[in-house]
Amino acid sequence: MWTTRLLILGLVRWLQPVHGYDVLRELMSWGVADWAGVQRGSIYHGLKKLAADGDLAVVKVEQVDNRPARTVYRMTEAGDRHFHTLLREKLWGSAATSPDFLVAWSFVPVLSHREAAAMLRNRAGLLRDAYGELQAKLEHRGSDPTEPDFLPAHVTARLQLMLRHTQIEIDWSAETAKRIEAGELYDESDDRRTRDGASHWRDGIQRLDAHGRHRPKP
Amino acid sequence: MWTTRLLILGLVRWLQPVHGYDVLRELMSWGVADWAGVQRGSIYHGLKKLAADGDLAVVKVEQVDNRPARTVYRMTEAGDRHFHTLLREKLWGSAATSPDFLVAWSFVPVLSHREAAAMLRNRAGLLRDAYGELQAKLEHRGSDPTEPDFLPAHVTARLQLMLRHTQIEIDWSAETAKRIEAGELYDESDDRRTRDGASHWRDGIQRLDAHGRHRPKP
DNA sequence: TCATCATTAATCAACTTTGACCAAGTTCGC
DNA sequence: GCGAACTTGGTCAAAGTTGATTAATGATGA
Repeated sequence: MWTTRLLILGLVRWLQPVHGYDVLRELMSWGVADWAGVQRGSIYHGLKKLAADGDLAVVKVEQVDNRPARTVYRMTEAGDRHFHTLLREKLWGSAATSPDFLVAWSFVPVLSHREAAAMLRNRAGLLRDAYGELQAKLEHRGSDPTEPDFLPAHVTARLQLMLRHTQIEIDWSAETAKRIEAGELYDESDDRRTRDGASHWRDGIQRLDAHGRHRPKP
Repeated sequence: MWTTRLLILGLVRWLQPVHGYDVLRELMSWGVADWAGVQRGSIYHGLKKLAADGDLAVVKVEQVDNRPARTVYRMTEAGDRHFHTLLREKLWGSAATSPDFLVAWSFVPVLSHREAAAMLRNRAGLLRDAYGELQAKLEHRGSDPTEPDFLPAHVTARLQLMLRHTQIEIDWSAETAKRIEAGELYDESDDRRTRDGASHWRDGIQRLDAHGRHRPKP
């Protein structure tokens, strides 16, 4: 899945140098299993595959006591290029209400306000098209079950649900474009600033368990 | 993916005896690639796996002229049991706004009005719980980036989007439960009736191409 | 009439996902 | 102070997905 690759690339980019278990814990704390369908096994596979493809590089393999060895990764230049390509692809391209957009949205502060707002307005347009298509399907449907344009009632109920979801998504995109332009969502320099200041974030990961839950006390 | 299995089981159940290409065309005409993420290759794999697992049985392999041979399937009793298990599991179990529920919803006329309405009210309950959790996350979030309950603004924007989607889903579930009880969505005898009368539906499939599009003229 | 393209019904290799499992160490309840 | 349960950091085989490809035929069009 491309969502897995994007999540891993994005996180290694923030946290590098970083080992697999930390990436795992951070992603689990985001709840990606719930809203993006990414499971633990996929993350280790993804790290290896990205390393084999040259998007990540292995910095070292650490051994602490007799614990399992940690593999520490960093991003390559090619990886950074691929991250940007993938991010744009998912943000600009996916109209449907799928996890793809939400996953890519996690890394939206990488974009300038200008680009982010443009992307959201483009998305609103795509969604309006999708809305129109759904509406068309609902409107000129036949009532004769033998005709090809006939739709069973429970199917039209599903289409109505999808229609409402699409409307929500259109509104949110338009509103959020405005909020970004007003500077409400993130600082434009956020990308570099947060990458430099990611240290206390990294400390936070140490207080997560393998399911991404916060631990009571150290 | 379980969605793939459920879709195939459901369709073979309606249309049996049926060959893979007809299942493919029907599913593509439903647009499952768009809203359920099921691609052509997965369908043939699914048919084979289900046959290997004993949920489907191969009736015969047809050869028309020199065309590729068609493998014709029917459902076994075990397959029917698994279909019912899977259908209930996906309808009663999945709270999140995922394709799982929508896929299972395709076969809701298999259930009695009573069970369908109960299922939808149960779902509304699960969704209200999810709504509460999202809200809690949004409310007691800290504003200090070094604290573990801090959420960046673009993440809270995503949560707000998810909240609205959840609300839509709650409303739709409640409304649709009422509509089903009023007998608006399907006849209670629909399952057997339509299975017997599936013949003109089967004819309709012959006018679809491999992408599920209706062809202009025969 | 000949080249080109779509249709039909599938197969296949490459890739990805999944979740059970491992093995040493640590913490917890009682 | 003992066994149960969890943590750590990962591996692995089995399963699932993907989309390019096949090979014969029918339709289209210049």
